[in-house]
Amino acid sequence: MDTSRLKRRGPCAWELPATGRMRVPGVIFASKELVQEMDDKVAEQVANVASLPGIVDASYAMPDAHWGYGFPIGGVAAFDADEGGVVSAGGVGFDISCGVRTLHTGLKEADLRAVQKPLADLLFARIPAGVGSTGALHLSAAEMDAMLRGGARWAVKAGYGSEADLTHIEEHGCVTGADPAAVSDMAKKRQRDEMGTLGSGNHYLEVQVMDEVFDAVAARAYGLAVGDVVVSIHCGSRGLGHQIGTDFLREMVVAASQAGIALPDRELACAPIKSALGQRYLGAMRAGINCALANRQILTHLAREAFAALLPGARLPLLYDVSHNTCKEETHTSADGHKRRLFVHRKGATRAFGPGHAELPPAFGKVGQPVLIGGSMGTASWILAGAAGAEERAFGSACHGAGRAMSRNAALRRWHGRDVVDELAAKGILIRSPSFRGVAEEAPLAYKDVAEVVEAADRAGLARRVARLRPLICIKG
DNA sequence: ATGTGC
Repeated sequence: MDTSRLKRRGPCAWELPATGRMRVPGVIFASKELVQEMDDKVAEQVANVASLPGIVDASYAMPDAHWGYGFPIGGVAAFDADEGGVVSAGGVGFDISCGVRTLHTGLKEADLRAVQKPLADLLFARIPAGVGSTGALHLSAAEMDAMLRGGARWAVKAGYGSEADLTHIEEHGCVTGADPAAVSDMAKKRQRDEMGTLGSGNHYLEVQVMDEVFDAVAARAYGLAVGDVVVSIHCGSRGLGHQIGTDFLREMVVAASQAGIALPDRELACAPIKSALGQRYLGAMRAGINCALANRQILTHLAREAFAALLPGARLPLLYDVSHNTCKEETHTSADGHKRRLFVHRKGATRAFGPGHAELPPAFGKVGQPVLIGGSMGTASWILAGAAGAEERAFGSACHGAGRAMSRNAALRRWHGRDVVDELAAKGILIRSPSFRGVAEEAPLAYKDVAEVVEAADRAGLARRVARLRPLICIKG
């Protein structure tokens, strides 16, 4: 990115001053190196988002930001409904409520090494993964609606997991305001057989070991110590979320022009929050969030069953579940000092509420919410904690992952999936995937260095580094 | 991300 247009606001914050159609400035949170590596398209997209009606304070990009559909991936923007604010399908992303959850296992690395290979094979046998994968559940129309309303709460009632899990999920596992009637029959049809499936791309289920601690107080609050084995699940709302995005994007292109909203890019299609379409999208999008929460809850149950078969007595309580493709109505204090209800779009950005936030479970109240950052396959993942002051910086948001450094096609030209699997196996990391092509696309070096990204998030005051996780087993979609 | 590509 050409940094000559940017004003440095701090060691890891860069302002893109408001010019032309921009209603507010842009702010990119990144080190000098990361901002220089970013595509110019990121600045262009940050500026485009800043031109949308009702945007509050600034259009933000996280340290892992890269070019996306309309909004950058790693983009955060909040809108005030009373000031003509909008909601945008492209500002949430197609994989609605894609996110990460991490489970404790109570095991140490040596316990896991003793069963590593059979556990990898059993998890791969039990966890449906890959394009078009289907699960054991086949929802009736009534069950579908109940799932879309109930989220992980519905899944627990259906026998997947326990009540205790729900207190460790954002919104306690179920967002209110979901409207199954706003979800198309096509979206429901695509999801009917896909509950409890991982999907493809960068989605995974990993068994990991915590290998370094950076904040001992927060690690203790999260119940983590060096050598602990955890399980992390990264996936979203599968075909349902994608179809909701497709359906509403089409409608929003028409609606934006009817509402007289001039779009610098048609991919920014949006609707006023206070419009029938805006409300219908919010209802459908919230149903999509509940679908993703239910999906991760069922996958959790499948992982617990696999562990129980090989490691009787192992318990896998939930540490936390976060989403990184959402629009949520939240109360924030804007730069003018006023408290107000805002519609916060986080696309490829994780919520990162700091210490003392009322919505956090009591155990996390003093240290801030766990911010779960998925690494690329074969590399480290990270656990961060929402920082004090994060809410004033980007409405309580942080990065979500490493971010691609290379296109899928470029990765396919450079690597063979089988070689990637063999090389990682030699390092003690077992990969199981239905697709060698997918493995090649997800080769570790096709991604940016996640350590640089989380360091920038920490230095920017968005989230503090708590612990680093190293993979042992990866079930890849 | 995606019954992977207008």
